[in-house]
Amino acid sequence: MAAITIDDVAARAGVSIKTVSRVLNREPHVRPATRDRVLAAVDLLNYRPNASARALAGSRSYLVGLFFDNPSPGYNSQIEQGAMSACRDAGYFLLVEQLPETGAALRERVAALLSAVRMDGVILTPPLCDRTELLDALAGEGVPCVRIAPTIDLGRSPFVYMDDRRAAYEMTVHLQGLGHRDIAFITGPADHRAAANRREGFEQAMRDAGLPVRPERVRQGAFSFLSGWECAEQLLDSADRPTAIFAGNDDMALGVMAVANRLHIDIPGTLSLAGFDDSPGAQVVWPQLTTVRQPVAQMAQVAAALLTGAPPDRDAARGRQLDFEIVVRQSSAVRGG
Amino acid sequence: MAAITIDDVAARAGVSIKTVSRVLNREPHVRPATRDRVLAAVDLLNYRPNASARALAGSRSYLVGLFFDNPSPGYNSQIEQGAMSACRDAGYFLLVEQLPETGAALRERVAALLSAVRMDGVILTPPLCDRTELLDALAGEGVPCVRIAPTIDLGRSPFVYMDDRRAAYEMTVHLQGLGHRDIAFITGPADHRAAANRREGFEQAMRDAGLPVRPERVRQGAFSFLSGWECAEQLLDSADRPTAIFAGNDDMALGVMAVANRLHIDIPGTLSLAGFDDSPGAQVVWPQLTTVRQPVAQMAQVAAALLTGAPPDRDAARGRQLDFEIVVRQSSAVRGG
DNA sequence: GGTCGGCAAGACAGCGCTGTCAATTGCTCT
DNA sequence: AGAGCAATTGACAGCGCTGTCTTGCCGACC
Repeated sequence: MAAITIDDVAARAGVSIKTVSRVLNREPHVRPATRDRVLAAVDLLNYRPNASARALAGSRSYLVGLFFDNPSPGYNSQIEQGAMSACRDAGYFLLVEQLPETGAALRERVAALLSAVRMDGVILTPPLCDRTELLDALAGEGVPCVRIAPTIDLGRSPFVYMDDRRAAYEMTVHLQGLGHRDIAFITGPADHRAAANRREGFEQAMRDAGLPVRPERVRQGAFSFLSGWECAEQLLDSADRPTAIFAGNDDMALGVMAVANRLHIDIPGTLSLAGFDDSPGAQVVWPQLTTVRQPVAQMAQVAAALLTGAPPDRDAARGRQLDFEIVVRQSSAVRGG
Repeated sequence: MAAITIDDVAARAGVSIKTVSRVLNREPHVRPATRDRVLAAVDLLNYRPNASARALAGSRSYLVGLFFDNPSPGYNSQIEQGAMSACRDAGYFLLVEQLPETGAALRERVAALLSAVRMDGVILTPPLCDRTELLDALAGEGVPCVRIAPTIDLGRSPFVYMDDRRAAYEMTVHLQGLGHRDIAFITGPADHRAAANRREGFEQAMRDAGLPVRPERVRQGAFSFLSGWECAEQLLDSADRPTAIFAGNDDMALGVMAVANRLHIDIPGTLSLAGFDDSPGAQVVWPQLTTVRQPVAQMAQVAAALLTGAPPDRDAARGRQLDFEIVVRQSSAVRGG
């Protein structure tokens, strides 16, 4: 209860508080023997420096902000997990904030926020990472940020991303490998860069395999269950059906699955299905969904590490690319199998 | 950039910094005219007090901790949303921490955490809210907490909860109202208090309606998709089937749905199905799941409000009960309809 | 042997705010 | 009009730590 302060440690170790401070902050000019003595005292007293005092006196706050404005619980949750784990390792703390505002209101809120609590850096998740006014506000306050999967102004800040294009390419190859030649694709919102990348990956893979991409086989969805449902009705409600459908995200894939069930189209017997994201829903349906797992948590982890200055290789390129994973479950199988 | 301090405001308003402080903290003994002048200066300069300095000098830190150790993204996400909204309204900030530890390690981590950043209160979500060692550690540090849906030691702290028993009762009544008399129930883990409450509510409703609760109609699940699947196979794989199944949570209900699909049992034509939680998955299947919506976000909001001292009625009982909602979707319908 | 250079460690002054206590003001009451 | 009292306001000392500057010390070098 009676909080231990740096003075207690200094007294115990027989040094000045400044020396304790130096040890704690890994500053140079401390003899190894002295350092050991201090560390022993710290351990003995179980001392933890007070974050508020540090923030007030010094230039660091040991706080990392995580800003989001994304209704997807699964995504946010993974991001948080990753960011938190990196913060913990670096002795930092995670402050989360939802920023539903846009435009001037956003700028204001961010300014207010940052003047109240100084942050050593913030992590921006989609779609915030592409909000120019936010980037401006952050830059104006001099707060560094790392963006996750940004799509514009890539030069403005370090960022972490996954190669949607290549992932979609490989998923398409997976379906082709199962014998599918007539594969339909349901794409996401037109203004969504990642959606476009996925579609490009799909089309490239088809071309590379010498397969045609029939226009009626590419449907425009909206990344929602319902839009997947609607596209599926168009794709499946005739005798001329594709043997496989690759949906641009899992929600839409689940919409396809619902329609297939209603029409008694067997998955994966008659129709193979693949999604993208490995959302929580992908495993609570039957058959479980073949999908692309994004390294979401890992991206956040890297982002946080970049901010806390404990990155594995700090001098890597500004854009850090992480690997996806093709998760093959029961919804895709050999054609006609 | 050149941060504005309380001195700037004081100078602008022509008062001492202490008076500004008083206004900001809503302390008494400030003449309305003075208060207005100060507030005008605050507005003009767009001043926000520095949280670190406040925390260091005063007894409050304006930080609320949200501790969790729950793999359910949907739940956490809602909790966070609710807690954040209440914090924002009260001028507080939300610090999230995952505490995977148990026993002594938990105690230690919490102590370390709290000695580094003082928190004005913490919100404990299930299952952490029932970890005695955590409650002890918090009490030892003198940090108040509010628990969400705790099941033990109800007197130890204020808490917020929902009446699982009554919710299950009403869902059962809903199914009965559709004409179902042979209803099966899939319960959750035996040591899970909420699961037991739900089961009790179901059984009570059956008794009150004069309907038998046949032992083979109550199956032991584990709150997972797979366990729902297994229970459903036992319940549905014979001619003597219930006309409705009420699963103790949505994941299990989805397992039931998967089996029904496989067996070509029409939902809701032949079998009505109800879940509990209104998890994200409940809406990305077809038919969409009839379920019980827990006021998760609202519970967190109330919890945070309790902590930040801005509760609607602070002197209400220690346990604040919030209302659930029966969400009727397509998976339940009139028997034989 | 004296002086310089550099490492190690300490003294000291705040960071921006709140708590305490003292000083001032503005009223009421007689 | 003056005393008496509460309502206002301000002066000042830290909260626990880090940044800057200073001091002490040892070996190297000429």
